[in-house]
Amino acid sequence: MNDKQKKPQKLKARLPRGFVDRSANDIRAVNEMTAKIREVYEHYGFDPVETPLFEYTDALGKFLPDADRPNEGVFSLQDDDEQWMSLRYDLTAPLARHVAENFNEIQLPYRTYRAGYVFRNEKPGPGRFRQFMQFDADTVGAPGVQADAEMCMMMADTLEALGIKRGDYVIRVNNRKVLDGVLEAIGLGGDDKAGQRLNVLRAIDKLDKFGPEGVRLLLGPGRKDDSGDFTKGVGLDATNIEFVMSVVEKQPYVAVGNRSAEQVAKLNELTERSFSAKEGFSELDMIHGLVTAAGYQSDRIKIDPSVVRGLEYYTGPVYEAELLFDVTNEKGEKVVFGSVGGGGRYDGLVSRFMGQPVPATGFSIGVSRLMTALKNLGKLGQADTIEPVLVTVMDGDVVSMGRYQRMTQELRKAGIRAEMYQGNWKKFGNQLKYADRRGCPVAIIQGGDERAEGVVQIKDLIEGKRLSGEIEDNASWREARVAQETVAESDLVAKVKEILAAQAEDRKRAG
RNA sequence: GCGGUUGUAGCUCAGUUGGUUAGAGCGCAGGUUUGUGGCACCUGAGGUCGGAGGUUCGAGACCCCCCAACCGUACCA
Repeated sequence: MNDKQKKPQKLKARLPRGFVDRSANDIRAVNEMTAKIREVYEHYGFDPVETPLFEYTDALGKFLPDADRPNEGVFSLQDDDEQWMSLRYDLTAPLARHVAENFNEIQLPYRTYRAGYVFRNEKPGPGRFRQFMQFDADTVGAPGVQADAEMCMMMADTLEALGIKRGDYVIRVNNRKVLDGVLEAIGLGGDDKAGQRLNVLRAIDKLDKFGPEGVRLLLGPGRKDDSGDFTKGVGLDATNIEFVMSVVEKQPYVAVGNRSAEQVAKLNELTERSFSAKEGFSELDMIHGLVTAAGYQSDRIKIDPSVVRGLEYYTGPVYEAELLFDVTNEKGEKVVFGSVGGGGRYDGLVSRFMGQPVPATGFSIGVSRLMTALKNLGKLGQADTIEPVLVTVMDGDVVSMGRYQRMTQELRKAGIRAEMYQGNWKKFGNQLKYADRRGCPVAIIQGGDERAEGVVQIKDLIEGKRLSGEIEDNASWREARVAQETVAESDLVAKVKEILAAQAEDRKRAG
């Protein structure tokens, strides 16, 4: 007993909270996806750029080291010269830094894309991790809404390139100036009301989650959730709540010229109360005109005044890619999949580093989330990877192993995934067990007997597995040498190809 | 941050009113079998019972505090 206690404490193998290991299948799926996204971006005339995972904390924007340490929310550490560095939490702030730092070398408008991991030091949840991949595209130095319109079209094209059908997604577009105008119109305009403004926007953002009634509660007295926790409301009066809701509640956007007298009057009421709203709506009208002219109707790109994104830094148009099909969650409930990416205009971000204004617009795709969605649609993982053919080892001397190695290379040269067994060759049973569990389609066997005759045994492991159910006792199973045939060494590659082709045919028929 | 639920082997879990040396299934390793996957049988490794304190002759169980995970909520560039 004492001996047991004296054993050294074993290290517990554990993944840090909110992080994941990625499996072979996931990695292959992501590669497949990002290749398709990249193709669309390149096609639109965007070039790749890469920035490091770390930035000086002050370059990341709002998370300044106000006291001794930077805001939680970012992973930060101090360099040996005491400067604070942080892991990037998005790809936009690092791009702004890159552009500002290389301003003289970069030809504006700068059209660029990049993919990479970003990190957020916050509580992880289902489908929310502390490290995840984003795939961004941005145009820097383009002030006009035509750049925003192009972003929306490119997002739509990207989703379709990934196999998401038209009608299964929509790009919703709004303008920060519209909501700013609404806030101004209900008397939340001044600098001193910034906190309240933020809370109104947060409430609007909950429209999808809690519905119009939930949002009304949040705008007014507050809302109690299922766990009994109470969220304090903004405390607007009934008139103002209805005014906000009238703009924000789901309603079809009507293009200029097609609006009814009533709709025009309503719009005028808002735009007269706020110049910002007027400007915002006029920009939305322009975006709508541009994308419509390019052939993108409201089944793909839709103006929607309830979109709220990036409360802190977006300055003009904002857009969001939403998937519309239902998925069944782990509780068996049908839910709409929701947002897989978004972006907007951030005219202030680069100019933080410079003496001059540098307008920019761009968007970001949440790669992992989108991958989950594509799996749901069955759009991923169809190109199943075939596991390698296993060349087994019967004799461990150098000459024999050289022969096995040569056979393996012959298969590889013929374009077949192949490997020679690298474990303990003396346990032959384990070699086939290994091949079986690994999912190898074929095993190659050559012992002394075969060698003497210049032949090899080729075993179809898939067919063998099927037949194994019919055999009861181990002795006859071993004796039978199921689904195995002997061919001349020179026919090795041809025979393996033949078996693989037959297996592929079976898979096709089955599924 | 707030609220709730749960912590026993690698995984899923059992463990009686508080009573001897904490169990099962799966998985893993070895063997039956140094030339054949599956099935079967045999053997074995693997535990700070989430942590610390307390009550008790005696705690995996009861009490207190802490920690972690999960769910909801808040925040989310």
